[in-house]
Amino acid sequence: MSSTIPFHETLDLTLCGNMGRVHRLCREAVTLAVEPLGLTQSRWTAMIHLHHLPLGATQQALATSLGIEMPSLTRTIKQLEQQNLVIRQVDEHDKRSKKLYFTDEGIKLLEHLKELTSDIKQRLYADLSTEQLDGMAHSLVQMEENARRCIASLSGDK
Amino acid sequence: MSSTIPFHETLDLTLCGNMGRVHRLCREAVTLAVEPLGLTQSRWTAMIHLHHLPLGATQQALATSLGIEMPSLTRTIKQLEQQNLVIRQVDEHDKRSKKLYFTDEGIKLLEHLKELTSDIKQRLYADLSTEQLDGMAHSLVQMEENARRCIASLSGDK
DNA sequence: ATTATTTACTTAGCCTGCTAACTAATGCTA
DNA sequence: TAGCATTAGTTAGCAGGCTAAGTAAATAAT
Repeated sequence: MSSTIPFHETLDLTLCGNMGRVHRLCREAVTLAVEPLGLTQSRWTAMIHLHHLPLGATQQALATSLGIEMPSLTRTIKQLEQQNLVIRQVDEHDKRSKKLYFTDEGIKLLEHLKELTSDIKQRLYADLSTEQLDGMAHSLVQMEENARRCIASLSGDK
Repeated sequence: MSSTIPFHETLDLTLCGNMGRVHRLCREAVTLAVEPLGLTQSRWTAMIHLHHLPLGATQQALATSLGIEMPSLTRTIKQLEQQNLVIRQVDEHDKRSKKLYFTDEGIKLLEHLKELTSDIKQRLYADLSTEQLDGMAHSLVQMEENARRCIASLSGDK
C-alpha cells in the first residue's frame, strides 16, 4: 500500500499541492455543514479560534492563532461585527489594540456551531488512526519550520 | 514528543487550518526561489504539471492533474500564453478541447525552473523521513476521500 | 434525423489569502 | 523631553481558489 505513491513524487512538490486541495475540500465540507448559520469559511474559523482564546483577546492574538496576517483578519472581523456576533473594544491600557468579545447572539451561534461541526469532524478524520493524525500534525510543524527558514533566507533577512 | 500536540486539538479542525498555512508557506518559498523567472505560484505549478503530462494534454487533463477547477486554470493558461510559454491549439478530433504545448521559450524556462526548484525541494522536506512523507501522502489521500464524501452527502447529490 | 444531454472551455464575479502604505499609540534613546 | 522605531489596526488592491451561467461541439435518446 505504501508503495502506491512513490517517494519521488511527493518530492516533486505535489505533496504541497495536495495539502492545498485537501484544505480546500475540508473547509468546504465544514462550510456546507454549518450552512444554516450563514457563515463563510473565514468567519466560522475565526469564531472557533476566538472561542479557544482567553476572554478579550486582541485581533493580533486571534490573527496569530489563525496563522493569518492582520489585514486578512480585519475584513473577517468587520463582517462578524456587522452580523452582530462579536464586538471590538479599544483596550484602555493600550489604545492601539482592540479586544474582541462575543455578543449574546455570538455565544448562541457558537453553540450551534459546535453542534453542527461535531459530526463532520468525525467524518473528516474517519479511517485515520491517532498515530496517523499525530504524525501528520508533527510533519506539518516540521514543514512549516522548514518553509519559514527557506523564506527567511530567500527574502534577504539574513 | 508525540504528546506535545494533543489529539483532541487536531480533532478541532486546526489540522485543517495548519494544512492551509503550510501550503501557503511552501508555495511562497518556491515562488521566491524561482523569482528570477517572473512566475507566480499558479504559473510555475501549471508549468511543472504540464511537463509531467503526455504531450498535447488538454486543459481539462491539466486541471485534473492540478486538482483545480477549469475556470481557475483558464486564467493561468491565458497568462502563460501571454508570456509566450505555452500555446493552445484546438484539437481537430474534438473541437471543444484545446491541446497545450510548450513554446521553445517555455521549454527553456522549464529547464531553469527545474534547476531552481531542486534545492528548495530538499530544504522543504528536510528532517522528514521517507516514512513520514509517505504517511502524510497517504493520510492526505484518505482525508480527501472523506471530505469528498462529506461534500457529496451534504450538497444533495445522493 | 431531430432533439436533449453532456462536455470543454470561457467570462463574470465572489471569497480569502497576501503585501504595501497609512495612522495612531507606545516605547526607547539621546 | 524630543525624536525615532515599533506595534496594532486599517485601507487599497493583487493572486488564485471557487460557483454560476453562457457558448459551441459531441454524444445519446427518441
